[in-house]
Amino acid sequence: MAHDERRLEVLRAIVQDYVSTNDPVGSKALAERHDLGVSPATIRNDMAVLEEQGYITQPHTSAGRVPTDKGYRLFVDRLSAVKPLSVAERRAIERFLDGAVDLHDVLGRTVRLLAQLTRQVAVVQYPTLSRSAVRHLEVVHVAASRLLLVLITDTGRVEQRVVESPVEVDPDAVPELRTLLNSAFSGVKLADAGDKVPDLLETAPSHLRGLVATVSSTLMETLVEPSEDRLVIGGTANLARGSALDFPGTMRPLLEALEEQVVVLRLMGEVDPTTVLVRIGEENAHEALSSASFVSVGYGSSERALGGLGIVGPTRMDYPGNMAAVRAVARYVGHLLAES
Amino acid sequence: MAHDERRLEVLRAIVQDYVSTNDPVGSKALAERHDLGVSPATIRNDMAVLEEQGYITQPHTSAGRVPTDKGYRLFVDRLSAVKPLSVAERRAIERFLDGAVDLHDVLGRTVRLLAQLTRQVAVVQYPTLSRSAVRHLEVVHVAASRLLLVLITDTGRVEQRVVESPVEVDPDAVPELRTLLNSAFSGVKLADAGDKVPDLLETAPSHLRGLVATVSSTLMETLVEPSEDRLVIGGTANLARGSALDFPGTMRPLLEALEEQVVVLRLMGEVDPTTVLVRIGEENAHEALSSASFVSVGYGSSERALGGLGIVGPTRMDYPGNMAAVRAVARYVGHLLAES
DNA sequence: GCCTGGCACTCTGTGCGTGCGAGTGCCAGC
DNA sequence: GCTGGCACTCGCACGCACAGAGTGCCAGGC
Repeated sequence: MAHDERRLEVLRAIVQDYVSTNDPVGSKALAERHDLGVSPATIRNDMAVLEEQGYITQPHTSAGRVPTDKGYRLFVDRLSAVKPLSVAERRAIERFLDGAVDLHDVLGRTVRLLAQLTRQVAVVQYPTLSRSAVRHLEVVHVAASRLLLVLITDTGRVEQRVVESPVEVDPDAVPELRTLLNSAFSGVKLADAGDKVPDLLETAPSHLRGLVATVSSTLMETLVEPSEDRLVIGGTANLARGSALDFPGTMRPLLEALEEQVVVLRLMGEVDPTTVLVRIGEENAHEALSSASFVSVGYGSSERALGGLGIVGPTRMDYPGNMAAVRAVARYVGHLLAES
Repeated sequence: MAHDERRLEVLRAIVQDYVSTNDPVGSKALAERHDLGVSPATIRNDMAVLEEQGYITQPHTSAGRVPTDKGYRLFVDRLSAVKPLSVAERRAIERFLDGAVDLHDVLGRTVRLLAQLTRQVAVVQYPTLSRSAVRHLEVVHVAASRLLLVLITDTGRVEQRVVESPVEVDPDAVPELRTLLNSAFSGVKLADAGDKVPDLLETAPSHLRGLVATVSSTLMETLVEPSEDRLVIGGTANLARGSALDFPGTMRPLLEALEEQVVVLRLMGEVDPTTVLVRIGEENAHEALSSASFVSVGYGSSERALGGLGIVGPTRMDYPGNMAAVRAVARYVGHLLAES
């Protein structure tokens, strides 16, 4: 039906105008700026219907219309074309990320890059431990009954734990222990590491068995837990741009939620590298994020998601542009980490 | 002179009242809330002198007085007594920091604790590499001509670098290389590590010499540079509390400066563990921090500063309380890291 | 049947004048 | 050298009217 189509066209125009101007948009301005082929009066009728259907709303009687969460949702799902990145942007991504010296550096650059490209708050998750594999395990003798266990994953992540042994540890046994652990765990995914422990205990020489048990249990307890997921956050200064307009109360709860990394990590839980996930306003099911949108995607290869990254901003954001940026950065980071 | 003393007393009262109420304070309110023993009219005379001397100022003609940077400076230097922490606060510090599993965890907890105690933005610097000593060096064979070098310091910091070798590396040479490096560098401060390189090269067996040279130069180049200093930041949500009142423009430049870690690191450069450093407003010599104060102190033992930590907030802050909190936390962190 | 122009209506934001209150500076007196 | 009194200066909140934007509705035209 031509009717419905034009109505959607009106919605698209409203979203686009509102995102770029930050003013509630009225029928007259809409008719002027877009080639809808009808008069303001007709647009008004369409708007009335859109409002009744819950896609737009007016802040007060004599103001223009503003998209609702539902309106943005429809826009994202059906009305927005994927906006390809400009050549300059693509080049910026490469220039920014090449030359990183280690994982920490890669993720730090990524978060800055993403914040800069989208002008929003960027969040990047460290490669999930449980999805990573062991590249190397290092054991260092720190004190009589204290060892330092260092785990290096295939994604370049390094984690360390102090292991308290109930008995004194012979320093000379450490190299042997190291070899043993590495031959057992090297290349094994951390999620599967638990399965290797019984075998390892059985084959370990008797004088090392106690030690191996202690070390393995530390490894399992602390390193495999999902609580070990980490997050890098950047670009919070971008929140202070249109603040009063974009975030009704203050932006304080939002900043708190971001620092409370758990909140973001939970959202990240569902990412996958093939599709960009968009959560709009109330869809986030978290008070502090109820007037914010979250655009995220997984990074890594399609077979293996390593982690997620994304941006947080006002619901009034450039979805096509941000989705494109998030996806492009994730792809590049994925390649970068696959190489190393 | 009794005169001057009372005048200082008036300044102290002004600072205290202004910090707690956030309203410019007038002569009448001052006479009511403080036992100065004189009438408002007399206080007015004192205030006029204080204003002429540049310690206070009035936002507009018919408002009360507000301390200037210079006024706060005098207050901090001469008028404020060290405020001992409450028992509850001391206990909170212990409860918060005990049970940390590694350095990352310790610093993460520290920054949250500090932000919570002071209700300001907290910054904590990682132990400076150059002041740390090598606990262990680990070499992992990653690919034919690529090694991963992992440095573990005595403060528990772990850093990693990829080393590209111009020639292929024999995997069997790696354990030998590891032993060699550790015997040369173990216990050596990173600042002094450079001196050990010539010796090391001389004593190294000829078939390893090239490799040792490559690895050592990577170590020197990247790990000893001060650019490798890291920072943890937390409590930015506290900025959004009295924002409009505390930070004239917006808080955006401040957030940007904080993310630009270099700015804060430069301020941290001067810390030492024995004295709490306070920089007030314009003293910070950085645009974005010109309406903020920075309270910092070094942590570590008195012989050896490991790094710095501190808080950033509006010049209108509780200096005695914040100085006490910063110092107490630094002491505790210092002990914690000295132990491990 | 749908679109259009016209019109009355509603509402917000703004500019202006006013009164109030807080706070000051100054002066004369103790 | 302190104090009470007094005139003065502003900023701020309030009330009010007005202009402008935007809407909904209706009658007429294609």
